[in-house]
Amino acid sequence: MSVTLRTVAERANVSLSTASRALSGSPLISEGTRAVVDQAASDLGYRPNRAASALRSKRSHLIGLVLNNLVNQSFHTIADVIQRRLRSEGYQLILSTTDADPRTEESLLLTLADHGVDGVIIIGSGQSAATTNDFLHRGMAVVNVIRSSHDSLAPTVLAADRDGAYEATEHLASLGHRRIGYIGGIESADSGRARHSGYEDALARHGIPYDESLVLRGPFTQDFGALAATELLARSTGMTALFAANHEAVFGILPVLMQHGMRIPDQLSLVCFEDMPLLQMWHPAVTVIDNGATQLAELSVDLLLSQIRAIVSEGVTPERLRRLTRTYRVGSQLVARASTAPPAPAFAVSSPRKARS
Amino acid sequence: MSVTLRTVAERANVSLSTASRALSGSPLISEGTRAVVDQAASDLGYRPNRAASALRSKRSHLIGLVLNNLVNQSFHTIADVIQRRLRSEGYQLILSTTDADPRTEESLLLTLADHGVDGVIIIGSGQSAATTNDFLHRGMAVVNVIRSSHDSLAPTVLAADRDGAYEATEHLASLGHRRIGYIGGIESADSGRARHSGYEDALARHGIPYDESLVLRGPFTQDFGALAATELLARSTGMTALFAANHEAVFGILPVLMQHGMRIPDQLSLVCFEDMPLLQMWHPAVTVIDNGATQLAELSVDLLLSQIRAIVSEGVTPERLRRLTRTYRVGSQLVARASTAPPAPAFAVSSPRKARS
DNA sequence: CAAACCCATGCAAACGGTTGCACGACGGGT
DNA sequence: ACCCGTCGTGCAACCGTTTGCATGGGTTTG
Repeated sequence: MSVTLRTVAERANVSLSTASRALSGSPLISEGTRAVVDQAASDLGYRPNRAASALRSKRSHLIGLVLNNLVNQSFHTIADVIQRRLRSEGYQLILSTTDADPRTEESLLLTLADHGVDGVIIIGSGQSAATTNDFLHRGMAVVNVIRSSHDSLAPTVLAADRDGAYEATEHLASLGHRRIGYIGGIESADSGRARHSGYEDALARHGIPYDESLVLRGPFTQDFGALAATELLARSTGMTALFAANHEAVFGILPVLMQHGMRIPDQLSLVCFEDMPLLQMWHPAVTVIDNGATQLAELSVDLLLSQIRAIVSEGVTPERLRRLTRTYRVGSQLVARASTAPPAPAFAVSSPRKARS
Repeated sequence: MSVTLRTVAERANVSLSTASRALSGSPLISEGTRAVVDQAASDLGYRPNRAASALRSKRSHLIGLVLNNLVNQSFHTIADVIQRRLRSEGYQLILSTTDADPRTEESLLLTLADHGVDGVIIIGSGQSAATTNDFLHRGMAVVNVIRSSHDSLAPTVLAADRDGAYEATEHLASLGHRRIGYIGGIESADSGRARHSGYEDALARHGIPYDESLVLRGPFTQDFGALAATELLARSTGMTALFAANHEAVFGILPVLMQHGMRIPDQLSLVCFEDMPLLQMWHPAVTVIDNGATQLAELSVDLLLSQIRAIVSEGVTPERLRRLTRTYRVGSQLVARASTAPPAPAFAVSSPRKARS
């Protein structure tokens, strides 16, 4: 009924194996036969059956992408870039979300393995290292992105959390701000810790004392952002700038600032971690630390593909595994937009007077 | 090496076929053997090989999801809901984007077929009906969402574009607005036409003359939104309200309104089509027509699953195909928020005077 | 009591490629 | 002229399940 490799082989007057090799680009085939087979295949509109191919060759051309959720803006760019790059390399993406639940993640990974995925990219979760390590031993490629687990053998691609946070704070400080608020992620998250220390370091560098009443750290949720912003504004700490280092909380922070009628940047300068479409469109456009989502995605795909290639050529050797375990940092960059300015109100009034007196 | 069905069968002292039937829940198996086999499988940690299963049974438990892109907010909810529902039914999602390019879409669909997907959900594109019709004949399930093609045999799930637009306009009109701007989608898109006629009808119903200078229609892009908003504001047509019926253009419209310092809703009331996180967070929160993305997604999955079930039980009959072709509308709903109010400025000044004089 | 039947099970043939191995032809070296 | 190596091709086994058909024991029916 449907056209299989056998049909192609018959039409090209070659054996099944020759047809297979010709189409898969084996170097053992003469140019002549290859041409004949190719012609036959395209005449017949032959399409290979991936299931059959996967069954025999253990290569499915499927890659699993594991995400916490799809609703969070910050994953879109990454997912989009990954998907594009993989498709152009002949892979398709099986996408699934875990809601950050370890059990869901675990069972999802197993299901992906059932489907024989050639590799898995795990974004924003460092759980189930045991399972992914097992995958590595079974010849599947694995890459962790954004969040890592210390005992994962797979390579990890991280954003430059500390440096980015340093730069953000530095930017505010050199504009003249000294009361810089900080809303960040929980301490138990590596990224939360790293960003916080970037903030501290930059303050220290500028001789600004660290003031706990300006700092709030919590979960990566919109609700926490709203709470934290409300709290900080209520405290009246003389805050003239705010560094929103918790990407998810931003969605809670912005509305609260608007509701309180904060004039940005006149009353309050604002820097966010991680660039998102929303922040470009905001009015005023928000100054951000671009954490290089595109690069993160591209590096992840590169690492995955090179793993796959290594597995094909070398097989699963302990040596290969040892080489794997490594952490990559993607540089971040300040994108100055309209939401940051010198702490005008206090200065505009006081400096001229000072100058006169 | 790895544990296969054969291993399980041996441990349970049954044949391969019995083991297979026991695990797949065939009614031909006695309770006793089923229990033994189940036990053996779980003892061994048996995981079925999907590739093998797909090869033999033609059912991959894979569903293709075809999107224009991942960057557009409006697809996230739908994609998320679809992904969840399908996973809970034992399916995995192969996600891919087409950038609205027919050739990409075509080749993508073929690739999905190569992978033996059991069905495809196509969001926001009505191209390649020929290919999807072919899929239907080959026993694959297909559902179109949001955008349809007249000659597609597959069922289509649409939002209530006309009614939603009617309701939006009606809302503004009954607040007292008579100069209601409209930024919509191109005429060649069904949804563009439907929304526009909803707008017209509501105006007519309220005895408001249709004024072309208040109406701009164009592609579903952010850029068009920015252009259109700038243009409308420049025209000074006495517009007191704006209905943004082009979901993608919204991202261009909002920043322009902010840049022009429009006070919403004092100077201009605003209603958008399609609810998005951004619009809830905006300040003021934007009144929207919720087009029921969640319901759209759920209905799509239901239609897909019922197709799959029908194919399994009936096979591919012309009768089945005939039953398929049908369009479903998901109701939309006005969500009144802070961006709409009576046309205060003009009225506050003029009506009292009128009353007095 | 035999015939007809049903149920649970096993056998073996698919499904559609891939791949290790064997084979034959051909060219070059001695 | 003979041997050997290389290259292109074919044969057949194999990947792990599913499933049509045959089998055999037990039950129902005439």
